[in-house]
Amino acid sequence: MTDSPDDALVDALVQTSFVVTGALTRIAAERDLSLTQLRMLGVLRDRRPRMAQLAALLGLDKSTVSGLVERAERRGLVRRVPSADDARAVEVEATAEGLALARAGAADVRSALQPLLGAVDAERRSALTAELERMLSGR
Amino acid sequence: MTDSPDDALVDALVQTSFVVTGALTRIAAERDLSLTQLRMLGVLRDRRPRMAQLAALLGLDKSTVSGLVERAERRGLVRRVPSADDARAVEVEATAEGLALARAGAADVRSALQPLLGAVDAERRSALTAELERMLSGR
DNA sequence: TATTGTTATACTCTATAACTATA
DNA sequence: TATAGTTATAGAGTATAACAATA
Repeated sequence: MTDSPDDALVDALVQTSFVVTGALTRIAAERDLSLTQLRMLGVLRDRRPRMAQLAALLGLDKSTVSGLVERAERRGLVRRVPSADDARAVEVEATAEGLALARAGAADVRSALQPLLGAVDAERRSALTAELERMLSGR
Repeated sequence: MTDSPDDALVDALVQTSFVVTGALTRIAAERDLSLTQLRMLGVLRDRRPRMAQLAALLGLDKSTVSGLVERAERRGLVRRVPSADDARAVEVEATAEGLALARAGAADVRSALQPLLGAVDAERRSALTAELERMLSGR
């Protein structure tokens, strides 16, 4: 329960998450977005989900997503499109401006994390990537 | 700007952060805490900072931390202690209950992330840990 | 004057419960 | 009846600006 080598890995994962999340939050704020709004735009880069699907993708309640979409729509970043298949359903898509913001944000993230990557030897980065991807796939 | 191997590492870091943050948020919620409150208790496990120091440690504005401490104090998790050195300053310390919650939360985090760790071969975990730690130190 | 912390204000994020419309 | 989405409500988290007390 106390000090196994695994605990060091857990600590490293948690600290890494705080650092990355902090960078993401700062980047979003620089473009007047919350982290949640930036995540939503990221999701909408290559999808046009219904409200319920978007909620599931973001891990949020549908009522929360109603508000999120409402505020983003008011800013012209997303658009609600009535579903052709189901008169109850609404699809959400990014506008051109929303897409541009999503792409700019993604570029910002890459440059913001570059210094961290720099600390790892180039030859080891691919191994690190593979290990993280293996971790993510096994859940 | 587009598809270097580094981008794959950035993506893996971001996805890892979302997964870890999601687990942390769920664990905190199970004990009726926000992620921020859990982080604060984590900080207070081995420190008794002033308000301004606590704000810096959490990366938040001092006014935000006033509210955070206020709500935690109302629940009996932390305590405000006037500084002996400076009559303007206030030190924040966890109560026994707050400490217990912090320890329980840390244990929950370890077990919640265990399945992720399991996806990485035991021999490689130490290398992964070392690389993440190197990344964190170089910022 | 500068620093420490609090308060007033305003907004976003979040979930729960109740609701409307459609299936 | 069940599902998709919205709305009302309530509370937490967050920053900015203005403030009081102390240094």
